[in-house]
Amino acid sequence: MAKAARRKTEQLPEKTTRIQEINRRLILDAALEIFSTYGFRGTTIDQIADKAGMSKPNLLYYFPRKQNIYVTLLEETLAEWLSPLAEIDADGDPIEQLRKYITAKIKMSESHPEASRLFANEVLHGAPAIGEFLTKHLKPLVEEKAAIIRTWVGAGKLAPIDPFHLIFMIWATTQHYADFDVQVRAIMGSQVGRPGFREQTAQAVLTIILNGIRPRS
Amino acid sequence: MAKAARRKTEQLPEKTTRIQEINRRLILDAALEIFSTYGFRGTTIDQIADKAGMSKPNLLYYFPRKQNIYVTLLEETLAEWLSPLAEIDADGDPIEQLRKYITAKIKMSESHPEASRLFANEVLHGAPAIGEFLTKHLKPLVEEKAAIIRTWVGAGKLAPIDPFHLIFMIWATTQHYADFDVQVRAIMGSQVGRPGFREQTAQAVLTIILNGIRPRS
DNA sequence: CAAAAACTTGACTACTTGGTCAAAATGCAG
DNA sequence: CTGCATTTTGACCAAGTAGTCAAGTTTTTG
Repeated sequence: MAKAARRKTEQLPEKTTRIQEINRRLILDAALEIFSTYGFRGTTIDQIADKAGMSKPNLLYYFPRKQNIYVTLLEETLAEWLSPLAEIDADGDPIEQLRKYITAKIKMSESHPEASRLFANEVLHGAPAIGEFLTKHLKPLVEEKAAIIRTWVGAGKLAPIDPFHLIFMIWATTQHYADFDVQVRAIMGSQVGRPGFREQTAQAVLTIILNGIRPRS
Repeated sequence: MAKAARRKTEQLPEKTTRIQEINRRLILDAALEIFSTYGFRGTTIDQIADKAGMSKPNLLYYFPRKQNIYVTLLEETLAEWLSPLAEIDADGDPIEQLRKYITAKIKMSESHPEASRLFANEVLHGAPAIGEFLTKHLKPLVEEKAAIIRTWVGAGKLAPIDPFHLIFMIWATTQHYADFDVQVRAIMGSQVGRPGFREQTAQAVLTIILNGIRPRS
């Protein structure tokens, strides 16, 4: 995973054709499901090819290496995953901004749990494929938002809390429901599937965190 | 992982000898480090044998299947991992009890991050090896403690929060520092290694959660 | 200290799996 | 509708890996 091998000399045609677009999508969709369930090593190209409804060599025509699929998937996911954080607005009301952020993250955890798991798995294993992304893109973004939170704290609009830890706490709690889904289900049983569950979760998380950071008068 | 194969007929001697004790420990210690880093599929028996300083067939003399090592490790870990939860005392002061629990969990996350990661990886992949444990042992324990928290809420000693979600939030936040260590490091940099970091983390987590669940007068 | 039990390992097998290749099938521009 | 480019695949290969085995070495025990 660390060293990128580039053996193949053949290249896909310059212009992306209609068929390419369709098949790449088929492959990536199939791969997301499998990678997020079994991890990088636990996934075989055959599995992905099967799910995508094509032969293995055909799949390798579009993505010459297994790694390529995996990295493409992570890249595709990450941008979307981070966008709600980018939207935190220094000029908005602190509690309102954070409520919006937390709500958005819980929604994403429910609608794209595979993406969350793919990412969790990658980081859990030491982020061999996206380590660079973390320091080059995630870190500055978080620092920017941490600075905003710090001014809010300074202005007495939030209780005196460390912004990094607050952000980690939001990530941890919201993604928990996607990443540890099996555990949540094992404990809460049928409740998890029920209609209002997401709202109930959001309610609980928001209550605790927002009360936890509201300034004590 | 789903189907347990039992091919080997030979058995280890009934009585555990001194050498057995030493070597099983060596193997399990080596395996924890490797499994927690690379996952089940990503780990090879050779790697473990290497790290344990013995030949592969020798390792297989003690654990006839790779699975056996993995499952033993999970079992060993789980009991210890859950013990702080079991200690929550219905007759104690709610805030104090939860403070103690959270503190214990953060301490464990720092001292045994590999155990946390091993478990996280297993659950993330659908808990194929310990699914049964979750419903048979974890669920009742959590239900018991949830009932306690519920009486505390009923008595007005805590804000009206759902006990399950509170417990999940504690798990999520505390384990985050072990499971997502790479990410935490990428963002916070050198601070993570520094002496007081655990205390700072505990402080931040405790502040938010405990304020978040304290009853509003 | 000798025999039995426990432990250790080099060499091997069977199987999985990422990736190759050459040839066939299909799509498409003129 | 023809010829070139693109797409598809069966058959294959090499590497890696879980697990076996039989023969050796060490430890324990009577």
